[in-house]
Amino acid sequence: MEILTEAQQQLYDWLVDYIRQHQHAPSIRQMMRAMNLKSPAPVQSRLEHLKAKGYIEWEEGQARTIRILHSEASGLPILGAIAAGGLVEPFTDVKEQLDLSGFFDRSNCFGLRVVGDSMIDDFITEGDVAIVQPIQEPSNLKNGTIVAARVEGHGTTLKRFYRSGEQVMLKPANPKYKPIEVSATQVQVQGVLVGVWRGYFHR
Amino acid sequence: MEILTEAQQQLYDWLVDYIRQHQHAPSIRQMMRAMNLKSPAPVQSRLEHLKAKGYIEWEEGQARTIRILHSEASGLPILGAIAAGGLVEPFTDVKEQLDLSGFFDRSNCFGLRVVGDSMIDDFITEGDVAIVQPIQEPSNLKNGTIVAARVEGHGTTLKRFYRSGEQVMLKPANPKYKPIEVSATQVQVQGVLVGVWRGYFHR
DNA sequence: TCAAAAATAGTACTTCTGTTCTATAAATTA
DNA sequence: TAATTTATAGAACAGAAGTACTATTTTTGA
Repeated sequence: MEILTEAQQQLYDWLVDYIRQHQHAPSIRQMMRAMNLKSPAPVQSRLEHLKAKGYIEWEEGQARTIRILHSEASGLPILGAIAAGGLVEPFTDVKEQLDLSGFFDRSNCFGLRVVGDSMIDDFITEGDVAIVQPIQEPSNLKNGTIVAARVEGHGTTLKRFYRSGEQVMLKPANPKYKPIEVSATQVQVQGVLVGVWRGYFHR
Repeated sequence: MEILTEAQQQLYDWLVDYIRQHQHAPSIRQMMRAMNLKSPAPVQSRLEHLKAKGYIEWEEGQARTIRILHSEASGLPILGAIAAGGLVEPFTDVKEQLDLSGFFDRSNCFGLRVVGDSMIDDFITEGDVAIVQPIQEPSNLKNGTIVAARVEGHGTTLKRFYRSGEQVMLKPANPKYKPIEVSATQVQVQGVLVGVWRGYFHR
């Protein structure tokens, strides 16, 4: 990502924060005041540069339509790692950025509430929300991919997908359950698993 | 939630969709055109009602500052349940709505990348992102709550929190690891676990 | 049925806002 | 150092946009 001047960075940071807080972009004059400027021209100049460098975009002539092009705006700061047994670095700066909002908002993903324990060995458990992205061509699915698939006579389930020739195996992640082996024609892949969300409500 | 008239519902639906697509609200006149109206007044009227009924809000006098107050806008539709072993209903309508964006955007949560396997029995595994909400008063934590806590000499870890008197136990969800038992003064609770995210990148 | 609420059209007004232009100072880069 | 880019101020403009008002029709709900 192209580097920014200090003034541009300052405006960009403020902008990202403003949008995060207000859910909409500020006007140029609001930015002007926030930057302690006495004219809209400098703001405009910085915005042009931010746009040229690929940081933002907007609808020309329309008020408050600036969009942040990178995911940091809607994302969650990942402050560090947290340990199992041992210690980890104290979290100070932002190490990564987790983009959850933008992860599926634009695409056409959907969620499925997980029932049962057939994927327990993959750490997917009852109550989790499986986030599934529909696919167009189930033909080039990689073996081992976790999919939501509908099998004639079995309903829709979440399983690992394996294919050899015309034979398809849907393998649960739990030794309690047997793999489903059927011909490819009997399987309808609804989508692939792109994420799992689990919410905790204790406290 | 208070019921809407057909005209209000129509505008609301369009509005939610527009904001989802554009990342910013439309102007009143844009809504006017979209609703096939010839005057801004009807739109204004509907917006007032939507506001009165708690569906939206906006910054008075400022262009394109409408906010959707419910999570559906930023949420993910949950189309149904998906089975472990057995079948589930075919997903048709939206059963629930998963609000991930709004879940922490406003609050001050942060993510921590999980390292190790000490929470494996709670189905939290290496690479997951633990979403943690800072707390002010660690005193009224419910026993069993999963927290990110810093213990003198142990670094920061993710564990279940139990307290009896002045003694605190931090219990891993893995028999391989022993609980940490120390006095309350030695424990600094960084926050409670509110969610776990796991992204899959296969395909 | 009847009254109240809502929807609609039309108009007008003031403010907001993006944009443009000129000119100068500062900072950066070759 | 010299040249280019960037930052800044100031002013001005045209169109966009929220808002207010009146009046009429339609719909809703008691």
